[in-house]
Amino acid sequence: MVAARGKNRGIDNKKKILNSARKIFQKKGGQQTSLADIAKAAGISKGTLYYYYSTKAELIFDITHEHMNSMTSSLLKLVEDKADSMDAAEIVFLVYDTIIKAESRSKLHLYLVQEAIIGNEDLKQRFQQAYNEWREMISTGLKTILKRRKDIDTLSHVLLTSITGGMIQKLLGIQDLPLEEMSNWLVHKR
Amino acid sequence: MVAARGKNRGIDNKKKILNSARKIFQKKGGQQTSLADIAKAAGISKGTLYYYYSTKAELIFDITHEHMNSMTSSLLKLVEDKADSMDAAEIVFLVYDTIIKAESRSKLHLYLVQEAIIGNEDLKQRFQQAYNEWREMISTGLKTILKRRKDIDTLSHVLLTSITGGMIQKLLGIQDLPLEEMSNWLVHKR
Amino acid sequence: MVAARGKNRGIDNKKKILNSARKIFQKKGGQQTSLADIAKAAGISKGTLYYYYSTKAELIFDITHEHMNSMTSSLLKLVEDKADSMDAAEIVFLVYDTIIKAESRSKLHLYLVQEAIIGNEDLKQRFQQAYNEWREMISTGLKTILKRRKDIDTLSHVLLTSITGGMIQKLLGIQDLPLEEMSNWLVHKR
Amino acid sequence: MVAARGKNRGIDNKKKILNSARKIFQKKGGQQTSLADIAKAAGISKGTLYYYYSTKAELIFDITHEHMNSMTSSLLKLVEDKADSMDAAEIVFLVYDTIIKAESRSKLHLYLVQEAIIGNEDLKQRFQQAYNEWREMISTGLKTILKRRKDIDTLSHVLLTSITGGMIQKLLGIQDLPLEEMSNWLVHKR
DNA sequence: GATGAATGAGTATTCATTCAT
DNA sequence: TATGAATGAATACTCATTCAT
Repeated sequence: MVAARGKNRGIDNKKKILNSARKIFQKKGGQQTSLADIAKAAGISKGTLYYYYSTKAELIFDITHEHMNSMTSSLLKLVEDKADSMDAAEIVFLVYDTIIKAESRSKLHLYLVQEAIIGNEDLKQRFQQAYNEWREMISTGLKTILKRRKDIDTLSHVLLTSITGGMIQKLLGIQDLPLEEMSNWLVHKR
Repeated sequence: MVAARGKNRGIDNKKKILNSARKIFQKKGGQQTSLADIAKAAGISKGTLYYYYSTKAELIFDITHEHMNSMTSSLLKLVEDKADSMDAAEIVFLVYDTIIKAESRSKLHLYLVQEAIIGNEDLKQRFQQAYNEWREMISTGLKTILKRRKDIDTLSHVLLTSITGGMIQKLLGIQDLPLEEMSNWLVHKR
Repeated sequence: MVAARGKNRGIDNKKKILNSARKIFQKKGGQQTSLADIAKAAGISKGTLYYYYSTKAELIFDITHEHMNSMTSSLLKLVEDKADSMDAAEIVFLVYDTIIKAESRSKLHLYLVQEAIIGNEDLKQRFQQAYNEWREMISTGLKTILKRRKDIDTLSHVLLTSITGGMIQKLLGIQDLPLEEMSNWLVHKR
Repeated sequence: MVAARGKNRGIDNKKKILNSARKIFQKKGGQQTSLADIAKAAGISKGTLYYYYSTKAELIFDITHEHMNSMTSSLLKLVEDKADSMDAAEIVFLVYDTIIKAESRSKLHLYLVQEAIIGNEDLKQRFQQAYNEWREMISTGLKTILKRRKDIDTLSHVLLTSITGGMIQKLLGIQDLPLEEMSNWLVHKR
């Protein structure tokens, strides 16, 4: 039962905790997840968990941070990597598809949103910031590809809200979202 | 203190429970709400609550049902009442605005979504059905107003996902959604 | 394991809780006493304890109330019953002796004092009120017996502080307090 | 960041620990104070604290020792320094006042008393010894000033219990103790 | 000497659910 | 129908103590 003790044990454990917590949150959604579950999954004691995160809120905050960064870099990669080689509609589709299809990530996202709304003001601000960032990234990306400029800000708002909503519809098991057509429709003038 | 006796005593109590539960869920969001809170707010005992709802899940299902119907009729009213007198963009804006601005309703909606996703299969199906209904209503409504037909199904998908996502962004305190411009853009594409 | 359910079960349980809690506080002193201990001693579940006292502070407050009343009536009885038949010095001795000798009560008293000081403002006020009451009772009692009046208020202050301090010294196992001589000295000043 | 090396490094640390512990105990009262708090306040690690005090009880014992000595020397100073220049009543008042007014010290005192009573037999003996010392110092002091001899032992008992009790009443926020009158009353024959 | 990572037994509190009356 | 007393499993959090380095 005695875990190995040693120098960079600590760093390992913090990673372990975050990894385990993320996985469980993604599977079970958060409210159903107790700190004991996380500790067990990470193979450490409750006390050790507390050593690194003295509050559930702190852990959630770090998870959120990680999740935001992951979302942002996914998005960035998508926009940057494909900007030259693909049609705008294809990229929009890819964005939709990538984000919406990652079901476990969506579950985590939704749980964190819930936490933020219910009372965690720090989290709320983190979300506000992230959503703004994402929208600007989308805006910038689209401006690179599409010639027209005027309506792109509005389009980016529509796109981001639609992605968020699509995520939820997907989680609810609504299968028949015509993402390809939607992408096409959004990008091309009628 | 002696309760009124009679045939519809039970119906009254069921209404009381639903009304109180809805109000509390809207305020506090569900996770924070205990059955004791609901019973107290309804002015009945916990035992009586259990007489009518032998499980928390049952109560949530009825709340969901009610909520869905209320959303549907709001939407229907909006589309039907204004279809003649207003511009399509104005109506779309009104739809956005009405749904997104009702913050307490959104909170309830999000909570029920969470419940559905986490494990309540019945709820999930109810949501799937409701979302389809809503999308068709939107589609039908738009077809009445807009001459063109071809892209309206796609537009309705974009609109419904965007509304859902907008709801969440609003709950997160993201203030500056340009709903008017978005409405215009969706309908006129410029 | 299933406890009998029935009408005045509740009243019984509240008494049980208070009795058990008092006994354990008197023995172990409070800080060492968990709600689980009390529940076990009372023969009820932790949940039931919570049903009656939703917070440890509430339970402590009721215990305090009870303790204060008991102290007050002990004191009152002492003063009233003996005022005619005994010498003033004898009564003072009896007061000293009665209060100081009740070791378990003293232990409880000290624990409640600690609680009050550490942060329970309600308790603090209850103590302030009780001490004032006690001092006035002492004052009134002494005025009945002793002819002189002028210095009795001061004497009552000295007596009450001395009783309180004596209680502590007794708890600390300081055995040789000459209560009889002290009583004599206080009353006759020689 | 490199700690100074040398013979009295350890002594320094022990002092640091005691100083910090005393301060925190005085402020927060002990029960609320964890060893982690003390270590942090002392600027050392928990491990180091354990190097010097392998048990919380040991630390408390040293704190008690220190506190007792400090009380004793305060008292001694008071009695010795003022014995010539002041009236007996004035000195008694000064003793009352000095001890009772030092609220933070009183808090520590009460906490240590509690610890002693609850189960720490060593502490209990230390207190017994200290109280005896204090009483004798008071006795000796009073004999120097007051001519009469016979009743001074009794008076010293009354005075010491009264001081102890006054300390508690002060901690409880009972404000109106007439210390001056009490001092006068104790010293002067009526 | 000094560190801080790791532990596990505890602590108050919450709450959905049961059931005798 | 209606009640509210009773339950027990769960939950986040605390902390004195150990020990490899």
